[in-house]
Amino acid sequence: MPELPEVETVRASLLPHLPGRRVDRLVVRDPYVIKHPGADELTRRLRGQTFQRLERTGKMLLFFLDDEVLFVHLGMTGQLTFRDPRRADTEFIRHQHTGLQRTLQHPVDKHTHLSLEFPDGTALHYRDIRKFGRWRLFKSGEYALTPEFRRLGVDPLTEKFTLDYLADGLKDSKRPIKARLLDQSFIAGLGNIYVDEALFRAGVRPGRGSHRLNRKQIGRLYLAIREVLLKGIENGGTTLRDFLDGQGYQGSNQERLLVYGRYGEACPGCGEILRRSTVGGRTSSWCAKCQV
DNA sequence: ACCTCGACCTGGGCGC
DNA sequence: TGCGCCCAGGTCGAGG
Repeated sequence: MPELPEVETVRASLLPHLPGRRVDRLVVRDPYVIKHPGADELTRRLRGQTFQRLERTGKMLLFFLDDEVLFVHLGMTGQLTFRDPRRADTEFIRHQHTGLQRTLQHPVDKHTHLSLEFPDGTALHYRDIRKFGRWRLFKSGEYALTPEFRRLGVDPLTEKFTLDYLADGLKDSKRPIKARLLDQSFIAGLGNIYVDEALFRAGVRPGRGSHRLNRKQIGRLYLAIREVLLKGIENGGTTLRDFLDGQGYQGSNQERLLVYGRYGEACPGCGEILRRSTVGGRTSSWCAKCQV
């Protein structure tokens, strides 16, 4: 599910609810996604902690509490939803970009593995069908030294992501450009959807060697990466199946995808049938005429 | 350093 | 209704 735009949408939608809230207790129904420390220690260390800042680097959410930092990676189907029992589940909300929507937040079900409960009866639920997500808790003074943190590459929506950074990171690699862009230690946040979209807009095939892009292509790719990510955020993320934001609303970016998942259909640029191939181990959709 | 493959999970869609 | 197969937003480790 979640690539940078989806994770950012979750972060932004939790922002009005979490900061200032104190954790009453953590309910662990299935400890599978808790990778560090163990479930018991996590429960003990979270109790009484108050949420401060909510940050994000790439696909990683970083929740800063008093003395602890909670890392949450949503994997493929992770959902973090804030639930207020006083709010009706049938409520409609008009989203600025995604339009009128009914909340889709789930009651606790068999996939709701963790719940952070707050004193006023509200809760932050973690639901994850495939359980590829991960929760990790580190002390505030230690998180920056962990491999999980240090492995994160440059977030493409920060000022660190410059044209030179992209160009330098591509020139020495002979890997397919798509594989390089999916490397989270280089650029943190791109996944299968947004890479296919960015490469299409840049006019570059996913299988092209990274070092073989010329300056003009790199320039287009740089702009395309930022554009597709910003558009994704503006549209509230891409909901193909499971994605929901922190309040249980779907995104609408799936309606604006140009090539992702559209192999076999006509290219929106030239009408050619979009190809399908596997690059970097991932199914890719691209146009043999528009992308060189 | 690279690549490909399978593993980790559950469920949806499709053909029969 | 059921079964078998393929597919899925993401990593991660083994083996070549």
